[in-house]
Amino acid sequence: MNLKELADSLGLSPTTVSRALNGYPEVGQTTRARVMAAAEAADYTPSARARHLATGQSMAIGHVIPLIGRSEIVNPIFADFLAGAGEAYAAQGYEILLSVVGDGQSAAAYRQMVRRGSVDGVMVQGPETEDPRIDVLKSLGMPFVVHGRTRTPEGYSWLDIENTRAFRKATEFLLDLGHRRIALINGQDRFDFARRRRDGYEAALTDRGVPVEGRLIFSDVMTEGYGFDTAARLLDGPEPPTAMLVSSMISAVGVRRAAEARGLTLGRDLSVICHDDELSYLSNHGPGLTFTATRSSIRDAGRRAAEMLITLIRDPGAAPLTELWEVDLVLGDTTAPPR
Amino acid sequence: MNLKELADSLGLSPTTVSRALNGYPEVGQTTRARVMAAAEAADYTPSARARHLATGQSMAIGHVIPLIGRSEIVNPIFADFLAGAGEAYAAQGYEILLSVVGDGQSAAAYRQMVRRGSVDGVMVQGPETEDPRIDVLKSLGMPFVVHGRTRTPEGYSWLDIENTRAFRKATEFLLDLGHRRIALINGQDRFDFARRRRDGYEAALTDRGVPVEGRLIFSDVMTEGYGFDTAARLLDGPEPPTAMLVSSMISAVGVRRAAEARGLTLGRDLSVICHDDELSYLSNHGPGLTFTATRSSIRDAGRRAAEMLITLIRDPGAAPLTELWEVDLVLGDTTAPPR
DNA sequence: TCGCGTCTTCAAAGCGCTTTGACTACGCGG
DNA sequence: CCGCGTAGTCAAAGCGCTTTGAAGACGCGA
Repeated sequence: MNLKELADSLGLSPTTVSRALNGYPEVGQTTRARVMAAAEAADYTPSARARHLATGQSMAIGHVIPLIGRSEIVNPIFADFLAGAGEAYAAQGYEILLSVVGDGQSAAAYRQMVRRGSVDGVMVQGPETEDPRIDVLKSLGMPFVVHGRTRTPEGYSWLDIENTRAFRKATEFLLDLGHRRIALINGQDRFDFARRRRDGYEAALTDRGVPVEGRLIFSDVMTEGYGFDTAARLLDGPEPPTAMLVSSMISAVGVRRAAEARGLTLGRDLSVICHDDELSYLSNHGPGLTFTATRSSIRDAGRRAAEMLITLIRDPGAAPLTELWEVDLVLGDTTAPPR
Repeated sequence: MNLKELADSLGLSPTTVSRALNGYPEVGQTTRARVMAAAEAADYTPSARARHLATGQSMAIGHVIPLIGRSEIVNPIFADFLAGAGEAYAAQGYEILLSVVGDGQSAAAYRQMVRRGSVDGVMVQGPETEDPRIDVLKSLGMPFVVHGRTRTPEGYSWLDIENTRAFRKATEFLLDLGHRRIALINGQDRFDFARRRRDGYEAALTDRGVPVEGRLIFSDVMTEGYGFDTAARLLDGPEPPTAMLVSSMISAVGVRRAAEARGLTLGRDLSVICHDDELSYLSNHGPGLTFTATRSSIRDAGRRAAEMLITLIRDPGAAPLTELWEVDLVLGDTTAPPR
């Protein structure tokens, strides 16, 4: 059943039926009611394909998930970010067009989506310090929002958290407890958030006159295994740190595994602070042992970034929107003065 | 730049240009080369919207991610499944159209995608024992593949793993080690995979004459916290189990946390076997303490299910495709005879 | 020279909507 | 009775591709 057939069956023109269904005011009350009823009865649904061509809109937002590194790891925070964004999109009738591509191919993936006209806007995740995707998208003139920032965050819209301040605060907290050998188990250097977190960590140490030791700083893809391996190496080596600052709760789980395998208890023999994205299946609330953590919901970020993007799509001439969120430092059971 | 303009600039008809670009044989060598060069030079990309309308295809596959329960949890295995499927889709020029919806609304979401013609096929994840989505999709006549099965897996295509046999084998292994009080920390009952795993667990116990104890069987959303809470309760209660069978590695991490908080070491004071989906950020390989696990890659499943779906799309009259994968029981460090 | 098959190319008709511009009917004030 | 504003409806023209059916150009054998 298409629009023309529905119109014929009603003895009306496609124009009138289209307008009736889309809520245009120039249709009479009675006619509108008749049309609605007939559409309902015939179980009519307009073809999205035809509508897209006619309106010039796609009612879809492009997301690209890059597979990180040689082992093609999926960043687990993408799922929760997508869930948050998906909610906001759904509320406005937008769908998500998802592309999964190898590391380094995402600029091309965005470009293709945009050139083909498959999307009305685009979401960028995991920006690097200098990110080619941003220039590509600017030049394509497509609305986009970046979750995170680059080194020079001007001329585009973004939503980010206070990474530097959060990690500075966390480091200061450990220093206040008396720790002097604090390791940083960070994400990959190329990502802007990792750089900012490291900046915060180093600034706190330097301010207190504690030397920044290269041997205590690590950066890699934030898997559980990375946390385990790194902590294991540190704890088995000379002058092990008394505290660790971990950029992801998943890696912090690995840190805990390494510590406990050595008979060490977190919050007594070793202090750990991690960043908690509030991933839905990895809760750090409630009873039981919880990590002391810098906390910011990735899902809320997804929801808000999506709202910002829709605003931009609706008002293409608008100036860039930016939001910088404060991050809480939440006390858990994994921090204490050094023994 | 659209097709007509490109054709005009070449002094050719849109027909010829379209055919040249799409590789039809009735275009001359020279003409094709000219067209290709001009398209390249003009940076021409055909409009996906127009192409979809003209061809009647959408070159997209529908995925729906349901938010589970009141707390709207995102099943973490979806990300890895999507990554695998995305690879296979990309290889054939398909995109993913993703919808995130509340629990129980996914049938409607699929229905809408299909009726609108936004997708050429649909992937179903997390089937329940009786799943309404399957009847809806059958009646809509849209190709679909289910990751998992229902109680009566006839008349549709699916890819599943040997859940029953895997959990039977795992239970038998624990029985062989001498365990008699084995807890099952399972996923939500309504999901078919959970039912089949429980069947395997109960069959193994019954075969050996070990009574099935309701107090040792749990089912809920498989978060880390669920593993922690359940294990904590069991270990603090009377006659604690000496072994636990956990349906997800994420919950198993919670089990470990509860055990170690009580000074118990896995593989010595408590045996644990979990199901390992080989989530990319939660590796259970390599050096360090690994879980004894029933293992099957969710990413491979995604890739294969996607291939099956594309086959069905290409050959709509085909009989349903089904695949049932064997599951390995991999020895780790978390199992030993009871103390 | 004619007829026919082969190789290229093209005009035109969709695909199923939305939207512009025009047209009809009606009521009302002048 | 006429003109005009307004409400309601419609025909037709897109949107930018693909695809059908036809036709022109060419070479070859008869």
